[in-house]
Amino acid sequence: MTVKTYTIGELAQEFDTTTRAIRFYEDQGLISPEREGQKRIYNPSDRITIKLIMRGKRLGFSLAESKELIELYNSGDNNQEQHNRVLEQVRISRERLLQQQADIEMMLIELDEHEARVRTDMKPI
Amino acid sequence: MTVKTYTIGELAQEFDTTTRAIRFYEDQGLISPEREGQKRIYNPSDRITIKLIMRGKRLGFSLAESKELIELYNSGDNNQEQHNRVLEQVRISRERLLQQQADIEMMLIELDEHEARVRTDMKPI
DNA sequence: CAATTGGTTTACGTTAACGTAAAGGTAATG
DNA sequence: CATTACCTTTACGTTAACGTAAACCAATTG
Repeated sequence: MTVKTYTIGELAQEFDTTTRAIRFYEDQGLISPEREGQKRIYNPSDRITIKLIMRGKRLGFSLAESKELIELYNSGDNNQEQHNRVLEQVRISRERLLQQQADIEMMLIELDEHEARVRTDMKPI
Repeated sequence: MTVKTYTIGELAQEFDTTTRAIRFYEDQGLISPEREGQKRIYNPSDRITIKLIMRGKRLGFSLAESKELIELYNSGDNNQEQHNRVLEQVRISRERLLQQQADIEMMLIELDEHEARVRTDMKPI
């Protein structure tokens, strides 16, 4: 079976972004789609990368950070040195995410509290 | 008991930021410390605000977004219209945070998987 | 008393992540 | 064949969130 492909417009629409942004990600070396003449042709792997970029953005990751993570997953790291660098990267990323989890839980609680305050104030005297 | 106060340097150190950043937040209307002569004097409430700003930053909130949330909490909103606007804001914020929670859980799982791959010396998919 | 430490204002500089505009190519469609 | 719908490249513009430098004041300290 021949792999599914996508145009830049399709992907922009799917991920609610712009073609300009997607070209920019290519410029920054995060994706490198094939060409069919002049036109860019994206494969499922490119699509996943864009998906990861978008998820990263939702969590406040910079493009550079997302790039590092993506390269992390794609690297067939060989020697011990690379090995340790990857594990360290994983550790750092995990710590950040755990901190974010804690932050979110706090904010959700505060939102609940504030909503309750507003709702009870709403009640007629 | 007289309230505790802080200098700009103390707060910068506590939150691992710079005095420049803190003055910038003032410039943007997020805090408005007292003065003692020329010098800025921050009270516990100012400190909390900075804490909220930092938490927001960790979650990828822009300063403008953090400002909105902070004003949300500080507003003794009165009429029905304000009420509804606040509740809508709460709803939107909550949705965003829940999305972030989901994103984080995915990423944590992927990190676990990748770490396992690296540790067992398996090749990437 | 000179130097250090910590504060101040003003103002231009910098980076990330695109936006936007110009100028054009190609394929389908009425 | 002219319009429409996508695609392309090049290149300057924009916003957020500070960084950095200059030039200065005030208190403390060796």
